[in-house]
Amino acid sequence: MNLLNNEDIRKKFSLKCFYPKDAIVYHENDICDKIGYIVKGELNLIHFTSDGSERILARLKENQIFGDFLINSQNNRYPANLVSVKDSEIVFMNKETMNYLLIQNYEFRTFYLQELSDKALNLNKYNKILIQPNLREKIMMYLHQEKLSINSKQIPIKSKEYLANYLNVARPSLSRELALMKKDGLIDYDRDYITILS
Amino acid sequence: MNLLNNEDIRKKFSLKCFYPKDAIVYHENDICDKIGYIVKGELNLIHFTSDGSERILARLKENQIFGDFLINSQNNRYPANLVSVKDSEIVFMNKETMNYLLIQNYEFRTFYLQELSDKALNLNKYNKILIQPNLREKIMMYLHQEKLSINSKQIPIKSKEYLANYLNVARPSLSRELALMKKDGLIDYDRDYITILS
DNA sequence: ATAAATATGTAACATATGTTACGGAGGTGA
DNA sequence: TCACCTCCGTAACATATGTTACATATTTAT
Repeated sequence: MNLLNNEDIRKKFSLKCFYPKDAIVYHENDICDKIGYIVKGELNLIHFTSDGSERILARLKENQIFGDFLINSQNNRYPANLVSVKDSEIVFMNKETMNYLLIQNYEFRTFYLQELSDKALNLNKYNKILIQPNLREKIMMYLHQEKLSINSKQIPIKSKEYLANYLNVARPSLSRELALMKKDGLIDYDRDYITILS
Repeated sequence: MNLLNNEDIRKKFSLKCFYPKDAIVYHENDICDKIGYIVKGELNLIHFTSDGSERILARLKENQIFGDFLINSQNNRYPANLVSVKDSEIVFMNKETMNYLLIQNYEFRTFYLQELSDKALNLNKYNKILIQPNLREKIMMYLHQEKLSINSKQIPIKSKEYLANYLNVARPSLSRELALMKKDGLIDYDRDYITILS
């Protein structure tokens, strides 16, 4: 759904900004006093670890909003760096306007609440993966969630490397465990899919 | 803040239920079609692992609402079991009433949005701990977050066991790492506190 | 079509964390 | 004061995961 198709809503996004690839839209700890809407591009919420590597906490794509968690919270500081990973076009709206729309505009209200909810549920989903006690159970939890989501036992994967990153494990560790699970008859897999057998 | 102090809001919570200790309020996968408010007691969102142990995904205390993530989401099924860990008194409100209040009642709207936001930020905070690559960094991230939250370098802990559980590691592993960190001059600790030195 | 870049599987090895066990410390109630 | 219980530190050992390296496979760019 594209929020800007609605004339009333579009008019309220009064500030338009462009960010080139790799620009930092917000730094960790910056104060959030408005919400943004991604017209074009992609933003990632990235935490930089002490050893220089980075972990992606969230991926935000076109037609998604951000700042929604922060703007109504007690603690309204960005928990990590918000980085534009493609050339991006963003529009902004301040808190007062947002609250006005929330009351007055059904479409905005629905969109806003659903975004907030979906993102929170995604965080919860991710937590459920991360708290698994070992890699096999992390993988199983991931596959289970995907199965429910797409209603198929054949789970498409972008790449093994991408999946390893998402599961927060080293790529060779993932390869090894997948091989073991295949040997145990739990799954089958190729370059593009993992299939649940059990 | 106690939502029920507001007469208009209290009247809308039309269903009142009592749950004894250990009762399951919602099972994993149950559909959510109303929001609940905890008048008295405590609920935990618990995921049962395959080996019979349990992981607490969220703790909900008095004057908190639940179901708020789910009711406006595409996927409105409970992601885990919601268990009453004390004798609890809960009141419920259906979705239509909730949407009405969201528009009409400033106090409710503020409370609702803030609850949603705070809970999502907590999930995000917890994620930031879990994605740390090793135990020492998990501990440091936890201490850092607590330091920001209470504005002190002396972090009170309920118990080592409780902390180990929260960090999702075995208790002796936590003990070992804390001892090493103390030896390295990063922290000091006793039974009740961990103090950040660096 | 070819070269370069990226993704993948696998193995050997290093390291971190889990498991189990046990004794001591401290709190609590009889 | 004593017995009991829970929490904690620690050690030895088992196991899981990370690290590094390298050979292939696949995709992308020229």
